Amino acid sequence: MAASRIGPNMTQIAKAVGVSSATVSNALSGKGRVSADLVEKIRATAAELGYVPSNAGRALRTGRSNVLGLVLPDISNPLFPQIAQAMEVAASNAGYGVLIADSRGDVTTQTQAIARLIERGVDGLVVIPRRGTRIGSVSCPVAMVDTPSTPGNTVSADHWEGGAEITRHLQDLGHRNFLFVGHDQASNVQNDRIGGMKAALGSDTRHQTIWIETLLNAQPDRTSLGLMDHVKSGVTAIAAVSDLHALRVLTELQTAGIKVPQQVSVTGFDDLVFAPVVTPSLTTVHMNMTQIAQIAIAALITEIETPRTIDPNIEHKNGAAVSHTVKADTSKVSMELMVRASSGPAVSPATPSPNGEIL
Amino acid sequence: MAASRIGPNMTQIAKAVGVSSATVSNALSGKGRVSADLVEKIRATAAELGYVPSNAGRALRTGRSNVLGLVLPDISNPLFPQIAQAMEVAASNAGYGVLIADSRGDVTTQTQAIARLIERGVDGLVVIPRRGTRIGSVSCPVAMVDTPSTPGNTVSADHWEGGAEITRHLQDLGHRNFLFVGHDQASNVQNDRIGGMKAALGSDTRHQTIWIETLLNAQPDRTSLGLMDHVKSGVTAIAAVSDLHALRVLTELQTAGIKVPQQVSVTGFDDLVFAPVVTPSLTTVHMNMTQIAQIAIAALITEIETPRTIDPNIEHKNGAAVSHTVKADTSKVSMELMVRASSGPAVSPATPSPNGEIL
DNA sequence: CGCACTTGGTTAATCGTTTAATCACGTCAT
DNA sequence: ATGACGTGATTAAACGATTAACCAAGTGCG
Repeated sequence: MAASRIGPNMTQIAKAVGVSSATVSNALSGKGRVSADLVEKIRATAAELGYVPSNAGRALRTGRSNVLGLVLPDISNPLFPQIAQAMEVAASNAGYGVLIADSRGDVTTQTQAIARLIERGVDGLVVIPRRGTRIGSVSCPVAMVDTPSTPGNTVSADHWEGGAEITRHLQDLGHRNFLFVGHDQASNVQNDRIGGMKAALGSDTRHQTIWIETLLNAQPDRTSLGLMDHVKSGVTAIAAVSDLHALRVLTELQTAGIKVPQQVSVTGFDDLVFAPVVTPSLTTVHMNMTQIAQIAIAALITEIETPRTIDPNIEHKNGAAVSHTVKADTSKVSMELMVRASSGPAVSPATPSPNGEIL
Repeated sequence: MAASRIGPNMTQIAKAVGVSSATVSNALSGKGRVSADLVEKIRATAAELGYVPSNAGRALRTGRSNVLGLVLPDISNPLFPQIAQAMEVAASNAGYGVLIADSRGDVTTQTQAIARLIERGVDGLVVIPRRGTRIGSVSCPVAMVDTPSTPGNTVSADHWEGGAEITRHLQDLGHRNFLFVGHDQASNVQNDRIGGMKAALGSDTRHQTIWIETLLNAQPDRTSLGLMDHVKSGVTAIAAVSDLHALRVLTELQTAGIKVPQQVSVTGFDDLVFAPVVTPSLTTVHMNMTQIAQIAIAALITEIETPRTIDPNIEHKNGAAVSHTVKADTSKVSMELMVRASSGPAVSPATPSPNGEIL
């Protein structure tokens, strides 16, 4: 608390104004009964002296740290910047700080990281789960941000509907033969996205799905996804569950001489930073992280700041409360389709266009 | 401090063992004089009762929060996940937590974010500066992680040498006509990288440099970087200051029908998550963030934990100490060249190869 | 006029940890 | 034997903010 060692405390303000420190506290917090002009005078001298409240003192007395923990299991997630920023903004607007914890995807490290956050006295946890994440018994409220189909999910983008929008868009362009590209078959998010894609398909369409991880497990040293085979068999639209995989698809097709979108349309998900600047710019689905963060943080803080006498929802084990995830009014935030240059009208698979005819 | 409300405190341990709370404190911290067997007994009962120390109580008494602030001005930085993870690991190994602050690239928001961190009582700050970042007067030590040529830099990768490695690699492959692609001419990091690239060039080479931001300012709605003109004029190697821009270059060339690396080699910087999975996989330069983070955090913590009576390096202004950046023993961490598929032997520019001849 | 009530403020205890000051008690040297 | 000293533990005072309990004085009303 370097700042506090230097700056003045309430007692000094009290002395300067000529009142008790309790009155200063009441005036600044607006809680007790203090006359208006005295409040004014206290505020003024506090500002003049450059008073900054000591978080430690307040935390000790109130039992709350005004800090939330952000748990990111999969650090390599390219969405992390967006998530972290949105959470930090939402939290700091509500007067909370954000302590980060991540653990190279490892589950035990993960548990330790959460324990560290708890020991640091966070008032709540925002958890972005990935495969295998299990939140054990923690003694503070938890907001889970994943996908609506995840049990205990607090809020998230509507991945299912986002997937549906993608295939509707592609069908409107005339596409009838789809290839869906996923990475990890165990991921709830990816399953929701592909589920939505499939659900919006008309009856006159064909589709296949490939999972990159499965392919890699079978042949660990492969670099190609074997997309050409699918293109030759008539696929005209390839929809990936992430921009990262869409990029992989795009570059593989381009290297093989396939024109995008003239011969094959490619779409992604997440609107990552590179999506608008690659050639052709990537049609994708954007998630409103700001809104998701606001909802998650709001739900969490409501739970934190609601005075609890005895909460029947919390089971006690060894005297400590076990994990309880909070729920929000809105749990689905709609995603926004970003139509760019990588998706275009379907060509008839029967009459493949000569190379570069259109461009 | 949800955890502390539930769990036992030192007084309860003291009561259980039959000693004073001061003895418990001494036993657990190993500081005072306590007999060995008593230490053992206290440790045991503390563990048995599930004691976890209250950070608030400790912070209040010691004046230190054991929390560091991580300041990321440019949140869209795709390197952020790596940075955040490395910092968190290094900090938590040293017993510190990491509080994040970012500010949509805005300088005033940035200042507020730093102020919030200070008010939360962080013991130190790690700052990753970007254009325009100025650290005003802060009352705690600051570690600056940018590039060696930045004044006040604490530690960073050796961007200059990384750039040199790139051009040496390309020259070894026979390239003699280079195009360097930067984004922001005001960036120290980018200037160092391009500076290193140029410095390693032999006298028999030609090179030009383009800046994306400058191009965009001139024609805000342009999508192409006009690379074809350069290729036609004989450029065989295009080196970008970031994988993001290398990706832009790569896809633009591919769309135009240029084969990479058969006709033109492309290199990036940073080894971002997509670098290994695009086709062709991207030759780039990897920075050892883990090591950088360790050095930065170590320097910061040394400064924090060194007892200071009067520090002559700190000037005082209005009673508050002004910013003082710490310095580390090692300030340059070497970068590692990652040779992948996007760079290959140069073809003679005089005899352009027919499309697709090689592949 | 006196009682209840409101307003505006103070006192003092409290959160949990650390640490300087102190103390009790053997031991050792003189 | 006694003063000096080392050892092992205790006491009590902080750190800074919050808040329940209390009090003084003014106001309204029967």
